[in-house]
Amino acid sequence: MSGDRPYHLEDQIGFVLRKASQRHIAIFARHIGELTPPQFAALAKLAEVGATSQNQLGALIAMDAATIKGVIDRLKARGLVDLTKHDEDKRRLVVSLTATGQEAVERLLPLARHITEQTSAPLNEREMATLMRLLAKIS
Amino acid sequence: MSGDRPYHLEDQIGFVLRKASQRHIAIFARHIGELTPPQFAALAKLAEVGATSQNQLGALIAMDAATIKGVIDRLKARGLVDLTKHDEDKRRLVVSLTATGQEAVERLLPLARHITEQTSAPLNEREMATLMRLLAKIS
DNA sequence: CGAAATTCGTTCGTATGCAAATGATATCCG
DNA sequence: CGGATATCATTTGCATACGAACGAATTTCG
Repeated sequence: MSGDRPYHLEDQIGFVLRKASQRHIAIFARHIGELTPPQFAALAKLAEVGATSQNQLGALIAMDAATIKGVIDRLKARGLVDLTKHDEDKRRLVVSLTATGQEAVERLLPLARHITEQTSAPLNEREMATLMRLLAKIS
Repeated sequence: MSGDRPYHLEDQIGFVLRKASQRHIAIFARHIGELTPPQFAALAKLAEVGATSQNQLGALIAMDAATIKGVIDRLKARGLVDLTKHDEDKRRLVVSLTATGQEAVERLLPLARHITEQTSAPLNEREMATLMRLLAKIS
């Protein structure tokens, strides 16, 4: 019946992580309506490292094969990336930015920085650094 | 073309939040295979506050109307919750735990505590308290 | 070499998650 | 009272997310 310690959902790390993510995603959507966070992540990483295979790109932005496929398909449908077959390894699909995709990344990067700023606005610099360090530790 | 400051995805709060959530969800799945985190959240909150309307429950666990509906539908299909029409307000759908649902919450609560512990294992107590406080602040 | 194991991409099924539109009911307020 | 608003639940559409199973290609290793 009840020698129960109380269990408050609000004190569980999983719940708080979910709420923080929700707020961040909402801020992202307000500032960048044309792309989702995963789509932007794919473009930004592609701009950083250059053309790579689909699964490789997924690994770089922490998406499994099934998820990255959907993201890339939608980016391709919008003309932001190109897909070509790998010369040597016939299994691989090489993803690269189109001119439009490159332009989009350059245009959206300042907004992305602003989104990070807005999300961390409730914290001072020291707190933000601490938060990033602790989150990295539990990832 | 490039008076560009570098932009590292890994240093963006949104990306790190997503990665931390991924790890937590994976730990959850390893320990509680029969329910998802949102499903368990609904059951646990229901056990805490007693029967409530569907939307009310959603508000308590930060889910919009469309999302909570799906979660409750699946819990109902598995016999963990009951749905009854509200006496006074004919718009409302009252969600309550079944005996099976109550039993499930009691059985899974210790596992849920363990999941929180496992997720925060890389941190000491002080760090964990700080992390929770900072996450709450940006939520 | 050649069989076994691995990698790459795809597909299917299931489960969030949210915006927007809708119908039914309640509440507010002039 | 009664129309304007608001709330509750539902539905549709789209976009992650991941497990599992699959075929094709590549690598490993006996």
